[in-house]
Amino acid sequence: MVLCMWLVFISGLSFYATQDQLKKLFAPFGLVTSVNLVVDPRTKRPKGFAFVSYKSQIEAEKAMKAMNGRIVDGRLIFVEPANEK
DNA sequence: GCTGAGCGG
Repeated sequence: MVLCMWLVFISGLSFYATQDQLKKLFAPFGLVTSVNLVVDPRTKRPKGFAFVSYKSQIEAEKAMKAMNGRIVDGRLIFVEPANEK
């Protein structure tokens, strides 16, 4: 995956979490190039998971170690490497 | 205001 940024998959999120909130949560660990909260296009409701991409792998790893298994917005979240399709 | 494993567009 040399052409894509380092994608991180975040699950277990509260349905009320926002992209801006995620950005603030993951910004301290590195340079966040994009934050994407996945929403169901039909129901317009959040699916409860998101993608965050960093500029380097080290930053992504720091974020994962720091945020995985942490309580965010009252929910336990899981942060792991994403499966780029 | 409601749900709860997963890998979007």
